[in-house]
Amino acid sequence: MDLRLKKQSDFNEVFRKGKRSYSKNLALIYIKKSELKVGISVSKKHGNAVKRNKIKRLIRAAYYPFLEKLPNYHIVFLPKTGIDFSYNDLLDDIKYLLKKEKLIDEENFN
RNA sequence: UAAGUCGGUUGUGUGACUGCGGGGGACGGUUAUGCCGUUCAAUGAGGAAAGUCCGAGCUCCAUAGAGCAGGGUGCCAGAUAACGUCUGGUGAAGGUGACUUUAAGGAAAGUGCAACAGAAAACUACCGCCCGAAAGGGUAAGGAUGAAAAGGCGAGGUAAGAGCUCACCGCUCGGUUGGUAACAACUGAGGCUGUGUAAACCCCACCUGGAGCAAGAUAGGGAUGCGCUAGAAGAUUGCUCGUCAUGCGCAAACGCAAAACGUCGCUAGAGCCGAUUGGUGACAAUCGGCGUAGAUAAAUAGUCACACUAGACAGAACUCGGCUUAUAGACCGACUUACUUU
RNA sequence: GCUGAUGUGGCACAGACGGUAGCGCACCGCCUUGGUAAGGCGGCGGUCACGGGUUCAAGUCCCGUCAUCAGCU
Repeated sequence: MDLRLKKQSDFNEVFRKGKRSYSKNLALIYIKKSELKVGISVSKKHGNAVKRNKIKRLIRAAYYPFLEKLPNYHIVFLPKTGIDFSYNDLLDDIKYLLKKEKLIDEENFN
């Protein structure tokens, strides 16, 4: 099952209609749909291709443990610019955001 | 030992666990050479993958031809599939030297431009010098300007001067020798005249159809309507000619289909590594070995441990050959100059 | 990925053929007004995106780099 959000039109819909939530390093945008799909959008302002790829990999690795517990939403992660990212910071941010928006039940954590 | 020149290699590594991409094996499910699931062991970014500046392959443009225009290259010889690349040489410039740099054809085919200053920027003559009573004539040594001023310097010569004459240097034309050639050396003649700019137009020689994998293929039938009809139409940079009649182009009910962000193209290629031989070298030939990413919102990550020099620049997107640009360091080889010692 | 175009004062733009970089708005000072705006006069402000080359001389010609903006599925 492919859980990646791919299509330009889907991204546009999420950006236009989605609910936004912010943490220190990340923005989370989501919209309720019939299936679960997760995408990442990294701006060109983050630097060259190597740096952008690195950020995408870190985010992907960080949300992966929660993937099976998420309900049916289209979700886009949007990292902020001007920050040095690390895996642990992103993990904390994602936990905080998912809890804050009640996308995951308390008892399902850990 | 110090300072320097040139060339080459490398571009964090190791282990454990959890993951990702594409392919393969085994097993299972299913009507299926397909699809799905489980599992196993292998495999998975660069020297520049970058910029897209050249050159090729490949694909399409009904034909792919000719001429002009346009564009490119520009010392000579070679290498190469090809090139604007590379190698070896020649000339010029720089450096004590190792060595480096070099878009380096033609200005006597023609045209243009050379601001300001200066008499004059190319058929020169203001001041000056000389002859002369003057009118006028002969001159270009000296002067000032400028980036550039009419071969340079010395001697003779003269009314004053001047290649007017002579020596040396430079230039032009010719000869001999060496070299495949660019060219070099030697030598003879001419007396000297035409400054610079061709990365200004241009001339000469050679090369050149256009677009690009977002190319293109996967399917091509079609009642009927409209347009075009040989100075028309065609996705083909422009113009002319040639070529295209089982006419062409556009729209299109209907019909076909698993379907168009899919599938193929998509990775074995002028391939890489090693040795030998030929060549100054680029490179070529022969022999042996290797099987080495193929994604499509796009795969290399996370955690822990250890090592050291504490990790720079940076991510394949059809594929090669170059060029250019970015780059922390580490290592190897050849050579030069200076000093010291033998 | 491929193909093009553009970079000139703070902002929008000129600058065919190489020869002292200009215009408008903005800004500053003065005049005008009781004061402001408008108007008038004067002035400031540029490594012509960056680095090389050709030329006596480059914003202009040639080569490379960087940035920005378009188009092609």
